[in-house]
Amino acid sequence: MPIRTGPVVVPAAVIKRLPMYYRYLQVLVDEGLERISSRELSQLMGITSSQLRQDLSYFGEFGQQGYGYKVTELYQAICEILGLEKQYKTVLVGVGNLGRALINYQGFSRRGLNLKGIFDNNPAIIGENINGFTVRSVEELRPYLQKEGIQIGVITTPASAAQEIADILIAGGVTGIWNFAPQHISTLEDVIVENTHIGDGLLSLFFKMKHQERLELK
Amino acid sequence: MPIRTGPVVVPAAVIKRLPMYYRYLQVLVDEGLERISSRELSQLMGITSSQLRQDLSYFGEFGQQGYGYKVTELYQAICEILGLEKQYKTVLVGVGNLGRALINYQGFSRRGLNLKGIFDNNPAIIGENINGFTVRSVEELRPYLQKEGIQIGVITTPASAAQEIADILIAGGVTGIWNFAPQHISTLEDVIVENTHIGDGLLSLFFKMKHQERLELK
DNA sequence: TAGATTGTTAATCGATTAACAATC
DNA sequence: TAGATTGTTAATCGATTAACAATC
Repeated sequence: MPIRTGPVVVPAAVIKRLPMYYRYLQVLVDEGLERISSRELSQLMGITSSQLRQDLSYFGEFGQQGYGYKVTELYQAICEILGLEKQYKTVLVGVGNLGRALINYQGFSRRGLNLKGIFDNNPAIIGENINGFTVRSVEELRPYLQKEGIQIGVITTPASAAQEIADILIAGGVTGIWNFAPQHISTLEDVIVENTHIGDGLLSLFFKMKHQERLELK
Repeated sequence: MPIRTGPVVVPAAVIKRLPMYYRYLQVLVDEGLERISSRELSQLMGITSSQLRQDLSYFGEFGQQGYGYKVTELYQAICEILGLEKQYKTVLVGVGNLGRALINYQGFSRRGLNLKGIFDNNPAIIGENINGFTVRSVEELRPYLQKEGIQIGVITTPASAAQEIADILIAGGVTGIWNFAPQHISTLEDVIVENTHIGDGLLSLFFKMKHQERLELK
């Protein structure tokens, strides 16, 4: 789905690449690099310089002719575009294997995800402590959301429970859902659902390995 | 990159959707559903029935006019297409936060990823036991690969180490690399690299939430 | 200034969708 | 048989790339 920012419509394909720009620029900032050209950056990333410049043009003018881009300036611009200045209060629902992995992974707090509570419907694990979070009953979810002003819900339940949980999250005022369940989530218009399936990349890898000898040489 | 299977060239966009078909069909098989039409399945998945039928047509004819698809048959066909009948011997390099999360996550073994060894260069954690795996020194990686006949390497190191590790993996005979580092990996022609960045979905969610009021209504 | 590199236009390329003949 | 639904064609739509005037 394309997005309108001011008078400009940003294509879906461009939005999907923004996090990639963020990742690469973060590394370059850490390395202390001062300037980079679209040609150099695009080569690092394995895309064309044309695409890089075209993508950035949807958001403004960030470079200087004959010079290129100042790395920290471009990085900050991308952070601003992505909305990384904010912190989002978040709950996670579904403390299975995947849920536990995500709770233990610190990478998201760096990006502004502020995990407040974790929930499950399995009595056997309610009360358990994981990485400093106590597992709460799903029964408590609905009131918790409003009391704490939760903005984002992470769904790591089985497919069968995902829509039901999404409905509770939405009723509780959440405006963003990060869904890991293999289930399409239906929502009202003003709730954003983002689907992530970490196993998908592995299956693509298997497919390409299987058909390796028949890879198009292009 | 499109892939040629037999006489047919499969578009990259189709390959990216194959794991999604796998996920949804797996759920339907578990639920014991016998038949489904392209219209029903596509609605579940949030795509058009046209796209579903078009996608499948690159691999053969799996349905019956007037009836639809037999769920288990279609599921098995997708498994076959993805190459899920095999097991792949795998190592993981980089036992940081993300690496630990992946080692603890059981979801991959179900799909045919057979983790054999885990490696890091930090002396402080070499010898540590994680989910039944002992952390080995990266020094041992190269000989280990050949001795064990490892086929896939998972890279969860910082960006700065990723290419160096990839070179060792390739020299050791690995033909598939699943890269989680924010670093483009250069390889020889017959090594497949698949990049996965779990944080990207979160950033897309932030972006869309920030620009929510300006969403294209379409 | 001369060389480098941007931002943008327009052409090309690829992906999606609508529509329908074929047929179970 | 009649109704339903596939597989496929062709048209539409969107994304990528090449090229270059503008300019630092």
